[in-house]
Amino acid sequence: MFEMLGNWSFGDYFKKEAIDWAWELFTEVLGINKENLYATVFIGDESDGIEPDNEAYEYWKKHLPETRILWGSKKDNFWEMGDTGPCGPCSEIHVDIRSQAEKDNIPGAELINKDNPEVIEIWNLVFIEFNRIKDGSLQVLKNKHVDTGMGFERLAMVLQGVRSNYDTDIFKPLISKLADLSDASYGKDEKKDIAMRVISDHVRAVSFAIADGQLPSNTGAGYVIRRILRRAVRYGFSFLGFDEPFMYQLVQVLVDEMSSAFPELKLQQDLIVQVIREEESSFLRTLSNGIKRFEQYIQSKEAGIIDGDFAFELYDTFGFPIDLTGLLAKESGWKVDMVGFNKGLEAQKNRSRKAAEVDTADWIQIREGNTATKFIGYDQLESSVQIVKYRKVSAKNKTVFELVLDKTPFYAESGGQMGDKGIIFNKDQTLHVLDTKKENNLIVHIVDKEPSRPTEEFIARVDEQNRLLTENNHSATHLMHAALRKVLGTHVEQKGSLVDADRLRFDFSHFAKMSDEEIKEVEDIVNSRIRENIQRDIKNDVALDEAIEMGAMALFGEKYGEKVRVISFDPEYSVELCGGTHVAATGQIGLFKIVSESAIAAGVRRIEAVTGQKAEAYVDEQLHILKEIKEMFKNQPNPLNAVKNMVEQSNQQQKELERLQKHMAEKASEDLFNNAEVISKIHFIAAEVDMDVNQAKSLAHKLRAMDSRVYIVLATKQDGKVNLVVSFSDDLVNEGYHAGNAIREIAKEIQGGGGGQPHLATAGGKDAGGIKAAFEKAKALFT
RNA sequence: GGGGCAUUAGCUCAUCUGGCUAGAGCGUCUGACUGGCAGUCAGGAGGUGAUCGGUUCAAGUCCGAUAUGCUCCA
Repeated sequence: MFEMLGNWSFGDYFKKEAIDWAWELFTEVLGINKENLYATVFIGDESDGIEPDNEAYEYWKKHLPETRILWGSKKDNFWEMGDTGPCGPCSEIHVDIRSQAEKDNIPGAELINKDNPEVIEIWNLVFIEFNRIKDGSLQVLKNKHVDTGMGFERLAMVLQGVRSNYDTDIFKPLISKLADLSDASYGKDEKKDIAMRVISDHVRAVSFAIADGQLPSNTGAGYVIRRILRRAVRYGFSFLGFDEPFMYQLVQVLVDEMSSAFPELKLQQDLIVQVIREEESSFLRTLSNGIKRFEQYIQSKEAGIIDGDFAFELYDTFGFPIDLTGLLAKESGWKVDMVGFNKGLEAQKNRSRKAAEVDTADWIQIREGNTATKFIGYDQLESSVQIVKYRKVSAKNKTVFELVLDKTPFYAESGGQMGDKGIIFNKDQTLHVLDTKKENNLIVHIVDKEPSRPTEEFIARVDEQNRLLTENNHSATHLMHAALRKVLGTHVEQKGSLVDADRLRFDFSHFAKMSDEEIKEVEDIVNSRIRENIQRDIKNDVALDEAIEMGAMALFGEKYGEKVRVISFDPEYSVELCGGTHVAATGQIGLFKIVSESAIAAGVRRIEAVTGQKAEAYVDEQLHILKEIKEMFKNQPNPLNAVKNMVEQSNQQQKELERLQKHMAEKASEDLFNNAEVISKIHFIAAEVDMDVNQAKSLAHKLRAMDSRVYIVLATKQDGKVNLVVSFSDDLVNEGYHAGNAIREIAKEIQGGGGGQPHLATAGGKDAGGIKAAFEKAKALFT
């Protein structure tokens, strides 16, 4: 992991400025020795039909002798984001920090891009001038852009004159704290050193990410965070002997070091510590489970090879790292079948890739106007529109079309509010808008059909009902956010939010389960605000700091432009930065009801709530249940006591019933036993009993314990079906009698089959008329 | 988005290919021993086996769906 610094231009400046300014920053501002600097430029590529980047070369010549400007291939000097999209040549700046003796021995120019740890790239200037389209060819972009990336740690290393990232003051304090915690010292044992470096690097990455609002999870970006964190735990576990959470203790060091540059770190410190500790202990549980499984496995096998399938199962299903499996195997003198393991992994990758395959066609441009879609949906839900461009997107068995309009009333998914649905139509055709998304400044409508005449005028109409319900929920979210801060305290911060027509979901930082009273209080505050029918106040284009002065909270993990939109319902109560759509006055929301409150991660809780008709329906349903209960209790004024009493009574009766049943069963079994025929010193009991199979089995158990030599055959009838139970007492079993075998023969008489163990077996059949014959047959076994 | 796995007592988990009346440890309750604390011993309570449906003579165990969680891949 590394931290990237950089600058961007969207058409404002290009190669000349980017190169001159980079040079100025390095040599004049930061004072890096010019003699140690090298630049690389793109040599061109025949298959793409691109000439060498002579332009960049010429600009570098002003600063560097030609011996230190090197030509690089497509691999090193042509930047692409993916198979399609913006791309272009790049020019890297490298630094040689070797000793003079080494430089004299081998010139730095020979070591550029050769993985030498002391001849390193620290800044890449990317000149985006092409767009690669679906067929692999390149289009020249009208506006040319610059995107640069500089490695922060490498820069620090150069400036501080040390030979490794880990000797800079970014990592030193973390490493020394780690050395303390693990009772090891840095620089003695290579394995431990590596572990300490990995951990100090990863704890930094994870802490920053959490401070930025990205929590570990099992999908997407959150999953990346989880993996990084786990990798660190694994190193600590394997090489530094940590078998309980330790990383969270490093957060304090990080905060001391970094919070002056990144204050969010200190503000979010409690959350970071909680989240890391929780993740650590859950992963350590995973590890100990895996170790248990591993030990069971090697005990069950003889050969000294761990099956690839098993290693993969440990990894894939139980999250047990493969290198740890290798380590454990080595300790027990076993080997892991890595070929088999990799085969499993490869198969899984193919499966996923296939499932995720999306086939995106090139845009079909209909008319000019490419940079930004004008959103007019704050005031209008319908408008005549023109199609700017569209394309076909196919994934699996679904094909949809993405449509960009010149302007649109459709709200694109953003800030937790789901995208609008609706229709785009004219006299020829109606396109259904399934969803609306944002792609940079473009609003993209996902529609079900290809426009047949895309040059025609269309009317875009938002599904009004859907939008209004969504607005209810969105405004209610704001009211609730403010209420939560009042009731629980100002540490409550939004960690995520989802608003659609059906419900609202709100995740926030808070460290304990909310009590019923607290939930009620929040509901009461929100509902009384709704009744006050507070008018919405929108201020567009407010400067960010001005908005914050107004009391709006900027959320971590959200990006804001310089100008923001401020929504308030009573400036003393709720002020938020928000691009979403809202009710004109809170009365429209009608009613607010919290449906659930739960934990989703350490220190983060989730509330789900409903508003308006949905809230009414929810309350109605609850009242209906209560009404039904009351009716069952003849409308007693206090149904709660009635239910309590009944449960109590029922429990007592249940116990009493069991007692009586037991008593009767004993009586019945005694009777049966006393009436038993004695054939060759065996008590033979054959009877038809009126009970279900389980009771019959239980009866058989009693009978077989009443004497050392008992042979029991019981028959029951139920719903036209017949069941038999056959049992031998232990002595008879020891003599070789087998109830399971016996019952197979006997059950033929009732046209059924069955089986069981030597001492007890059951069978079922259809012919109740055969019960007598079955008893005869059972008896015949002994005569 | 696609796979795999799990869900059994308050907690942590057993129960092998369908068939003993689903068990253990911890916790809890009761009693005995002890001057008290702590503890030792004895005994008891506690289970719709996630939910719903199916296959079977028989399902915690097999199959399907749903829910929740874990995990890997993208």
